[in-house]
Amino acid sequence: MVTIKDVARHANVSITTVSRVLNDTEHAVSPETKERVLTAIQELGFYPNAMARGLHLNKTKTIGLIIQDITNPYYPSIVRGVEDSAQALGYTVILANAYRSRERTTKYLNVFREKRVDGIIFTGGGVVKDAVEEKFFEHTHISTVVIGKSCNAKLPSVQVNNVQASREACEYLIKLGHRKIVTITGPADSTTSIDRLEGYYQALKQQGIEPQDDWIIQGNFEFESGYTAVQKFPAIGKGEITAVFAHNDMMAIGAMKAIQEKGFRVPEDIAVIGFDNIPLTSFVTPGLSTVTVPVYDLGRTAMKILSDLLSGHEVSRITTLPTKLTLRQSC
Amino acid sequence: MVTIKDVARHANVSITTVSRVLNDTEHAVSPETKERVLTAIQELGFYPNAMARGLHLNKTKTIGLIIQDITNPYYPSIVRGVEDSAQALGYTVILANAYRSRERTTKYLNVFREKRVDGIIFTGGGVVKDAVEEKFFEHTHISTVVIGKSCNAKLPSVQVNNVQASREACEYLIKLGHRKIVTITGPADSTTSIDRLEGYYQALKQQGIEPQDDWIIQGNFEFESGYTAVQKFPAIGKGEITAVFAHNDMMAIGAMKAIQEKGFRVPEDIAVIGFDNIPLTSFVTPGLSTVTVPVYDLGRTAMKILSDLLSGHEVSRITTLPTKLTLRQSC
DNA sequence: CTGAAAGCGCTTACAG
DNA sequence: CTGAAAGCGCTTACAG
Repeated sequence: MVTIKDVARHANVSITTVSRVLNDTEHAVSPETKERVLTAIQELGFYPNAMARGLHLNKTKTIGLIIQDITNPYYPSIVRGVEDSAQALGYTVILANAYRSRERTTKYLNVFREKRVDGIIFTGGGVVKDAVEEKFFEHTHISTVVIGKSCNAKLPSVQVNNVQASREACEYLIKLGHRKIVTITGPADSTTSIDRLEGYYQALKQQGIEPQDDWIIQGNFEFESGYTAVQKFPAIGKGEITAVFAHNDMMAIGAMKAIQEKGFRVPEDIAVIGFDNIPLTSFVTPGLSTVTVPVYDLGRTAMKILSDLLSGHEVSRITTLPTKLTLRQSC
Repeated sequence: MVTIKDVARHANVSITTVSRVLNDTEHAVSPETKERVLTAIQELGFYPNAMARGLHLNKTKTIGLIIQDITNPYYPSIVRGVEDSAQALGYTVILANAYRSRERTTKYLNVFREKRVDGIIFTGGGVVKDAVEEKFFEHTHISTVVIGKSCNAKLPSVQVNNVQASREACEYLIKLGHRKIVTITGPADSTTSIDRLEGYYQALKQQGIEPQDDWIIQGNFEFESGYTAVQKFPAIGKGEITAVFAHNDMMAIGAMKAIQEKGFRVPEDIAVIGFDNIPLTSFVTPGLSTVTVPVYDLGRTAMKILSDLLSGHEVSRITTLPTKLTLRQSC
């Protein structure tokens, strides 16, 4: 590998001077010298060693991104948002799939420390009292931005208002005339699902509807759980339940499939609404109505905030991005 | 940040000794000393600086992964395969979305050089005569593995046999009794699509079917192009064409939608088969029959080969992974 | 405008 | 078994 020394020798200057033209500092360099150095760099094909540079400057221009699973259709847009923004701001991103595993999260967090990433973006860990990460983020001083609800009160976060969005979705169902609405939740410890359930309660109660216990069915955010939730629910098909509100799209799509297999029509017999607006929603039949979460912007904004943080700017504790109802054919 | 010096002072040894226990070298260290150092590391919360380490060892344990667009459903599994494997092998991965842009590719390649990644995995650049990358990979000495067809004869690659897989898919259609089969291709310069077209030709000719010129419709791998391909094709619906073979799933799904909108049934009136087996295929109605490309394994294997390469092992120039026909309801 | 030298935090050959 | 010192490839305060 060609080093700054080689360039210096080739251009007949000191490495100090090479470094100066490399970094385009204020420190003046005569035009001729600069020219000479530049051509030397060209001719030798010199690319400065970022490690040597980082060692001195104490920064890597690299950030760590922790997501849970890239094959979950919710994440690709987040990753794209983060990466696009990072690229524009001069950062590079290390991707980490944590698979909701505490062990893997810890492992990656440690790798991030050793690699001295400038900052971390953390998403999908919105699980109540997750001690490991909390401890990490308290003891370490790596700037971190959370996408979603932050488990740690001190970390800035970018999120949507799940309670409100969920309430609006359910209000819409009620406005359509539905009064017996089943909801399929995520895992019990998902803060996201807890909020979405709260919105469901608010909407029903506000309209004087008392939700029955068995209208709340626990799922786990996967297709399968939406499918079985409907399959095992006797009231669906007896004309009692007329609508299903799933806490994410995958479960909503699973529910639609089960409904159709039971011989009912969506939305005529049973209306369905989901949450997130993953790409899949527009390809299923009927198209799934859902709450659009601005995932790309969530990623983009998180990176922007992280960058501000790293530049020493003031940053708001919570940034809330708007959701909107996207209506297709399922309700 | 606590450094090796702090640990050394705290444990009352030299940094040499700390380094030794850190790296668990052969060089003997007395058990008591080792113990003392270990507790010092614990107590101080020391994480060795990977940059300092890398500067000396001349390796980063980091690899660069170039894909085209993470929101394209083909990529998440590849990325997951690469990352899982990287993690297991002690590597960290920098993700780069190149968006098929030459400029962005070059930019990232240069970042990779400056960061001194140990290796690169390159995918989705299977475009005929792509000079930039070729030049890069010839002039630089960064080990690189290509997923898909390699534009550079010297780079090891992991791929599937698109010609054969495509031929098998078409033979299957023919076996079902279809003789007039339309194919929707990718962009004209896509090596992948060129191979899949070749397989199509081989299957038809082998059965004595002379493909008509207008049976080959150019698409661009996007949903939309599959949709319009069918929409604008007059023969579909006149009972002439009975099957469609799309060069990827997104186009197949677009085609199905257009067929259904024209009032025909899949597969009764027109059979459809796709390629790749992206997750979407099992959620559309009818489920899409397709050629399964082992994307996760493609990623995993590429990383394994890269790792072998970096360890100085011999590595085969081309690794071909098997595809298989996955039949659902669309044909 | 230019350069010699110290230092960033490690590893390792060398000496003892 | 232990440590002093050189060196990895940069940046920057200091001197001229």
